[in-house]
Amino acid sequence: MPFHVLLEGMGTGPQIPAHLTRISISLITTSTDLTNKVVKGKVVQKGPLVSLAPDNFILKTVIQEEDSELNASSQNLSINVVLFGELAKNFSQGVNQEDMVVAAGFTMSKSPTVRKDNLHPFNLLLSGDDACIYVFRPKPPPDDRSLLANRRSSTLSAEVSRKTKVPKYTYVRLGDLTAGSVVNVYGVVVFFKQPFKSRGTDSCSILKITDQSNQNITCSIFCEKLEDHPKIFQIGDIVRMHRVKAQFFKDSISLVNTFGFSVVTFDGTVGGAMEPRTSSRSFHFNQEDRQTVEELRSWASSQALFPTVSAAIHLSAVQPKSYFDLNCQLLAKAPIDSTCILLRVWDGTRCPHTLLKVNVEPNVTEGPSSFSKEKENIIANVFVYDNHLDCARKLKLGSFLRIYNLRANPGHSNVPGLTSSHSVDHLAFHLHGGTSYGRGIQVLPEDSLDVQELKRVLEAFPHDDMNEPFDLNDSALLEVWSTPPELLERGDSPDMPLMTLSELKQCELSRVHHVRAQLRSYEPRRLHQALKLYCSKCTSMQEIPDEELVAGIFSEASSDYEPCNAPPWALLSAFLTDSPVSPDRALTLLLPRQLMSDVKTKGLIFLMGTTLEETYRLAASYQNIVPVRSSGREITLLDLSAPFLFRGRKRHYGCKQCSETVLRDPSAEGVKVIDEKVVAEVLGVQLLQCVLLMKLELQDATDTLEVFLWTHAESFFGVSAEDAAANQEAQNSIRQTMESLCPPGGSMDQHPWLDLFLTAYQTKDDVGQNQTCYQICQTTLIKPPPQNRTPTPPEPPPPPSPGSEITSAG
DNA sequence: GGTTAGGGTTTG
Repeated sequence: MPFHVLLEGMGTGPQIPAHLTRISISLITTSTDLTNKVVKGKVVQKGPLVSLAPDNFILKTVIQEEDSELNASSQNLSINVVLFGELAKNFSQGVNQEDMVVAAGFTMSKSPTVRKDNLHPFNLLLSGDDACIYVFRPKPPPDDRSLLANRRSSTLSAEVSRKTKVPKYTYVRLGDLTAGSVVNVYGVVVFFKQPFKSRGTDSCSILKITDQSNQNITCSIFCEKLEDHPKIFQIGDIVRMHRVKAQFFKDSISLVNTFGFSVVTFDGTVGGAMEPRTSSRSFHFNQEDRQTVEELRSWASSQALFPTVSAAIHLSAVQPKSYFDLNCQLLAKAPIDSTCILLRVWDGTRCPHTLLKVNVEPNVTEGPSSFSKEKENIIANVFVYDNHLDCARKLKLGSFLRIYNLRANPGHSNVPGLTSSHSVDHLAFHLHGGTSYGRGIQVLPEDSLDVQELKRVLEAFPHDDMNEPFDLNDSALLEVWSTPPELLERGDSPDMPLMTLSELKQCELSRVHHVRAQLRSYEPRRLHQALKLYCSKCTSMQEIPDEELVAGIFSEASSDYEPCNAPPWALLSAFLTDSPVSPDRALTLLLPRQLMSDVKTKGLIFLMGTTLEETYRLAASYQNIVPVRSSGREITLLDLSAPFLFRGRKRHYGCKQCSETVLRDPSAEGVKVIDEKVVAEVLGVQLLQCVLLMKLELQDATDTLEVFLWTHAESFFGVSAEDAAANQEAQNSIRQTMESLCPPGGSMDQHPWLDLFLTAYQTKDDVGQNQTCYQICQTTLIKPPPQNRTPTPPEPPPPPSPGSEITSAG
């Protein structure tokens, strides 16, 4: 196991092996011997778990060394740690910000982000069997074993807890309940019902719990608000309830909540994360509680209390006539009649039985009224009846659900809304009325394991029109990129009529259309991934080369030095560096004679023998730097994966395919101003243009639509791609724009409505099939939308108003 | 300061 939790001050449990010795993070250099070394630090930043492929993850975190006696200096105490695979997953689940961790079995790499984040110049990499993380859990303070825990962080300082009056809770075993007493209990859930409306004022949850005393106790929980009910997702979950009253009913003891009731739920998996599920703003949770949960987990796992196979299955395993639970994503919904609503869901797997097709009027469907043929084949139609309608109506499109006790019904049944006859083995799914067998629907939290698994499977499905914004499909973008730009003509007039997204999809191509829509999601979420290099000659698009790759080209070129001759038009000036890394390296300046007079402000130098880092630093002092290398006594440009020109903070790249480089005098032929175009032309470089490329998902009342933002991206944002590549302010401006159009974590109500012009055009996919693509054009952000505005969606869309926040530049 | 429900498949 590469992941251990250590309890501070506890003599039992996993320990850090004695042969490992700790070194200070500040002492890590390339020459450090890492054998049997560990580092220790506090988690000061914890990145998200990123899925690279099914069962392959990556996670980045920053740890900071705190104890000063070990630090050789106060420099470089914070370091990026990159975790891979299972370890990344365990870390994501088991470690919180502020936790103290020890890392062992790591390797090092140069940090490509050192200039940006100012952290340690190296990264620690943790992958493979040798990699290991130990997490320290603080021991409770001796004078008060109770800690006040906040929802997100598991501990608070002892000082705070001393100031706060903390009640001490005692818990009664389920075998020791006496009628009439108000108690606190722990239990493992062996049965539960979703909250349903009672005849009184509240909703009612029914659960049955058990513990080591082997009593099964039925609990009735009445709460007005749904969020105050126990958040139970599956049998085996562990609940802790405060202030429940024991009473006799039908010869046995049962529990009912009483005044001051609160409940916290934990996952029941042995070794699972201790993430509490509760609506309480603060609750008490100490070491004893942790231990109680662990004990219940391990006791339950030894008891065969419930079926070993979960009731939740994938669509691919559904048997006709069976009842099952389904984890799925909601794609669309439509009311059928006063007792029934249709939910269209998928889990990314294909049911072996043909699924029933349902025809519903497009204008009553919420979400897309149809999907690609391939996607339609794996979408399940779920009919939801009676008491579940309330819940179904509130569900948001795109949310992840668990539907309990779904029935797979073969055949036709006289379902309203069906327009044609269906053969008997077509499966439809019914969530029948009533609450028997826990029937109901629950929205799964985004961070749950079930949702993580669903997302992995759904990401693997070929990208269609409604995937979540995780699956940046670069090859799809590339295809579009290769579309000749002349297909994208300008529109005729800015006051053309508005149309809905679903009308747009029926329209002829190569015209400009005017729509009003909200931005539902966009890709890529990281701005640097939206920056690409475009060759106007061969119309290819490429990624901006990786920092480490470029550094490698520089270091290879400088280590490969051989004496060479200066061309007649230049002066060669070589000297030895005093760099501590490689003190005897020759650093060579090649100065074009005609540009020497004012080389710093308007001139150009050729530079040989520098590292990438040194080139950056020199670029601050020289207007134009062209890195060169020696090659068989000749001087040549570097490989074109590296920038061929540094101009201040900007770097310029050339197209490998279209360039025929040659070293020539840039000052020839009376050139007055030296810029990247002049230099590229003289050196035979086909200049690559820095561009922005994003994929946006628009939504209106009728449909959703994916559109690209590229040739008009710069005018849309009012920021040049080149600036976005070179300076932080430009990047911030784009980020703020996107966040105002698509507020992170906000509901769709908070997304402003946008007036946009779109062009439609065709391109070919992998197999030569025509596909229609859309692109935003002629649209400019005219003022930054204020935060937290909640415009009402127009339905049908009204004509464009001068007050709209985004409008056409016309 | 406390009614509601008190598990055990719709009938589409």
